[in-house]
Amino acid sequence: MTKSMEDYLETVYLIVRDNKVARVKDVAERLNVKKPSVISALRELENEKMIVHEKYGYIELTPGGEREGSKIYSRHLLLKSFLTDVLGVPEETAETEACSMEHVLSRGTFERLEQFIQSQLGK
Amino acid sequence: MTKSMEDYLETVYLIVRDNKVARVKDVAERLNVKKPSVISALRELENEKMIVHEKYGYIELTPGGEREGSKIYSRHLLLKSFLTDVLGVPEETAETEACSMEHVLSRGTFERLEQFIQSQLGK
DNA sequence: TTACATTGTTATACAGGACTAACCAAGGAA
DNA sequence: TTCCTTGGTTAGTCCTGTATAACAATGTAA
Repeated sequence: MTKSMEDYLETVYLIVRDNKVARVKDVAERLNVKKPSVISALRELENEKMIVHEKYGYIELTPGGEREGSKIYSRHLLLKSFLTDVLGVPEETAETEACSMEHVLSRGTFERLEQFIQSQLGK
Repeated sequence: MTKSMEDYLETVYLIVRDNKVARVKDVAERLNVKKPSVISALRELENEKMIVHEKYGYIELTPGGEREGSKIYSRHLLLKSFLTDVLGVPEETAETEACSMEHVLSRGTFERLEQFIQSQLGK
């Protein structure tokens, strides 16, 4: 899974969470890309068994896609919390920077960061 | 400047610092890419007035390239220090993760991170 | 139930960044 | 001076991720 595919999956995950169903158009708007880009991304995610998308139908997450999406999103939240709550970075900046970082850190680093944030905020 | 170009510039900066002169081959080895990839990157960096590279000659940094390279590298060091000294991430992991992150954070975030690391380590 | 607006899809093109294959310069050993 | 090795370059290809243009399906208002 590339960074880009992770972004698409995360976005589908969030839209499904908020709206029950996700459509091509919603994903395109959230990610600021055009619909054909979404279509080709969805095709890949379907190959990876992360989503189910029947022609002209809604986009649904498989159990695996649900798990993966929530994992990516939780990393996003963790990074954002570090940026805002620990460093004091403004909300909006934190949002975009968390987006960029969420794909590049290892599992181990996330775990350490999680511990660290807890110890910091618990002070 | 794309992330990729930043990587090339940073690499040239480090090789020049260590070896006085940088060659295509050195850059290729450091970045684990092939020589033709380096050539086309150098062409772009030359367009951006970051380096001077005469055919079959050494690669040299312009004053602007020197400044930019050292800025990128200092961000790298800062992130690496955070990962190793604050989070306790192993050296090698920190190295690669710093590489990935160094291109995506804003100036403001780097400044906050710098302050934060100092306050942490000074405890 | 037709007509129009909205949404989804296909075909195609382009940019970035990498690669391989093949060829060109330059310099040292003989 | 010739030859061989090393390093540099060019040309062409591929993959990812995006876009535009054009077309197909769907649904809703009248």
